[in-house]
Amino acid sequence: MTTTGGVIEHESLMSIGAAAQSAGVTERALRYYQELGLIKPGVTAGGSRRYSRRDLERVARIRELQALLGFNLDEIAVVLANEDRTAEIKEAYLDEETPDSRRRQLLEESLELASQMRRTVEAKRLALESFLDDLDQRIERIRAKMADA
Amino acid sequence: MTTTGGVIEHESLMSIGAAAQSAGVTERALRYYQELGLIKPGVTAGGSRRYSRRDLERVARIRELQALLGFNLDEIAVVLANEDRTAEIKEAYLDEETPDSRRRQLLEESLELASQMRRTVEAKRLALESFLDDLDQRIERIRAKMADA
DNA sequence: GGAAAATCTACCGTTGACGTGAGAGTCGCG
DNA sequence: CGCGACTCTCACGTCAACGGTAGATTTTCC
Repeated sequence: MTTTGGVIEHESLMSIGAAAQSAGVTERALRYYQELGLIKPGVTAGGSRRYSRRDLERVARIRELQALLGFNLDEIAVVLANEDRTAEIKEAYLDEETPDSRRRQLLEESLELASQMRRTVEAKRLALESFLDDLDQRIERIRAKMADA
Repeated sequence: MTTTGGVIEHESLMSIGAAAQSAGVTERALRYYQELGLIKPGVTAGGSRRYSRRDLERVARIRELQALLGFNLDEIAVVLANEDRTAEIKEAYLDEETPDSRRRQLLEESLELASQMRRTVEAKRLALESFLDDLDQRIERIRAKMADA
């Protein structure tokens, strides 16, 4: 268990208003992401949310996956969980007390996670690629005709 | 004005049930696509819809753009309108009576349409590409560590 | 410490892309 | 031409991803 989420840290924590402003999303969106378990901001004694820089990075990641890759929040949840688990693995791996056998196991899990993600993304890329090829061919034919005239 | 849409043709026209079955979508979806103007099936005297092979191809295209590229139906409407206009241009271009000056104009419009589409798709592809690169690097590092152990 | 500003928790509204009947009309086949 | 299967048009329901508002608390700042 890390300190992240639930308890206040000593960094520069922002209120939800400042966080929303800074991340370029609405407060409602931040609360919604939390509701879905995508982010876990800290909370004051009174119940107000406090966002760390890491929370904001996470939000940025969410928006990126959403806008650029067209993932929905469920898919994003999978991606983030995947990345979280990978970070966790990394830490356990670096731990002095982790035995070599366990390390090998962690690496394999990590590889499996990344590979699976890669397959998903690669499929999308292939679709885009062939779409682009069609466009390029069309453009090429038009250019040829223009040169011809 | 072609005969497509509104009037029945002499091909193999299918009922909405058969069309839905064949296209792998629901009847509701077919009616919805029509409502949005994405397809224009023929209609019998009694008011039943009749789908041509071209209609089905169009539906397939819609599903492809939706599922593989993550476009919404509004974006797809633009793509389809774009492709329709391109086909129109092609016909006008091939028409004997079209003067050369007009032909050049049509080619330029065509090129502009295709180029604009290309820019949109290319942007998406770049995002995917960099995501893939990240994954590949991660995978590579894991593999290196596994070999190291 | 007290008022103004910010946040909180519900809870209802909205848009996109259909799902799901209800009730009436249409099609095709013997 | 009859009748069972199919299709039609409303019209309300749903799920995702928030938007917006109300009324109650909290935080902030002087």
